[in-house]
Amino acid sequence: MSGKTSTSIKPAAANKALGRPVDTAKSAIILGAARHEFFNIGFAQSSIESIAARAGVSKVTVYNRFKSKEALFAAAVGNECAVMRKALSVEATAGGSIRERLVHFGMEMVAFLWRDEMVRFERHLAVEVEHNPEIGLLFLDAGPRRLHKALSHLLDEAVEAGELQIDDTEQAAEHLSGMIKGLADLERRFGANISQAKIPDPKAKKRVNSAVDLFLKSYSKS
Amino acid sequence: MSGKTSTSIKPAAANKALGRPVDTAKSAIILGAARHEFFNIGFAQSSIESIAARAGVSKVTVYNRFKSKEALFAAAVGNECAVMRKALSVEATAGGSIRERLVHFGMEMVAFLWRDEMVRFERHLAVEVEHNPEIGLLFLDAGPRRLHKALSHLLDEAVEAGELQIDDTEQAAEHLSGMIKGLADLERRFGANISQAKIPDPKAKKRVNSAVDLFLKSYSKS
DNA sequence: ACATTATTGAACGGTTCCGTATAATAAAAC
DNA sequence: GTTTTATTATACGGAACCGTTCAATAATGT
Repeated sequence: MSGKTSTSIKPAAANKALGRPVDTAKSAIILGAARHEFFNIGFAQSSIESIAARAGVSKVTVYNRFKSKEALFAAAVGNECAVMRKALSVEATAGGSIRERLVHFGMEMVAFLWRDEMVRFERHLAVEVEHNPEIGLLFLDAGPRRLHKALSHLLDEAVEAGELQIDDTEQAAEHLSGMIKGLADLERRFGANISQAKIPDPKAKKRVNSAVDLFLKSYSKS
Repeated sequence: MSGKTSTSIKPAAANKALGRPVDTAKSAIILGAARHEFFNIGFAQSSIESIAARAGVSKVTVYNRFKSKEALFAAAVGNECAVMRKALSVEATAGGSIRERLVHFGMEMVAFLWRDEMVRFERHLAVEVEHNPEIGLLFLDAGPRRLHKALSHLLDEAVEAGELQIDDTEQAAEHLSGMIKGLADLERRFGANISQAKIPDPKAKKRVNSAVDLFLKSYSKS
């Protein structure tokens, strides 16, 4: 789905470069502006002209790169998911006891999910999933499912190292992440003033710790 | 005009009834139509005229009852929250062992939250919360917070009856409900084909049971 | 110089929709 | 009947915005 046009800045091939070259940087700028508009005020409220203005580009250029408003939205979602994948790739947290590792993982998870942009992204994405199911799967694969796999893997290693005793690590991972999110997830999505909230929220530490406590009470090797 | 016939007949007060009386039934019908439009296709995509047509009412009548489109939306949310409050009022589940009661509660919760209408309601509401925070609190108070209080209360009684041993029942309630929702919550909101999904989903029983298992393993009276 | 492609700015047709206004009609009390 | 209010159908002003078109300009090649 990516570049039908040659994306090379330098005339590497040197054989086919006729006329004014495409400014490849503009696509990324447009996507950035689109992200800002789409995930702050929503798809319907966003206008292509406003996005183009924010990107410092003509509206025609936007339509030149992206087929339609919907295509631009899908591209913006894909881009955001790519960013998410990168951000979630640094989740090693190899040091310390199993308890320390789990708490660390939990706090990282909360810090990542509770950000303004993530909350808004989730909100506006969920609505559009209704008449474009693919973007929902895009998000699931880039975010929640990856996180779940990562935590399951962490638990697998701990089991292998004899630190934990778990039959079904995927189920256990779901237990832990579910407890960590808890009610706070809903409060964040429907509560007032997400911009003013501290990230992570004051109760996050207590919530994560108590979740890990309960988790270890059941899954520690006796 | 409509062949619906007048629904109001009795001049109850009999002292102040000048001119054609207001058809009080229409407000509820309008709200029903508004709910359908708003929570199926979203606020921006809904048009007052379409809502009026669905309700079998003139557009002017809609504006006669509700100040603006936003006011109508807020009223629809309020109405839906009232319905939710009623639906969540029958949560006795007094019989059986503590394990049976918790599983029952969990399955009821899943069945209630996983419905199509609820998922769509949540989606479209979350978006509008961004520039109307009050409706978010309306929902939180009618739904999640009520459910949380109910579960906490259930736990309190179990503790009092000597069935469980819990320091912080509110924290414990958050643990349990969090585990019950688990990943499935995200899968439902961002996954494909919510209309085709079975309610409760096939894995719900297993998820609820394993959550209650883990919960009881830690909180049972030794 | 020239040819070729990218980009811009402005304008246009078409659509949708909010909120209001107006004239006509319906349903009650007197 | 008359009076009074609710409701309808229709139309309108105004705004927003999508996607396209066109002429003019910019940036690269030969």
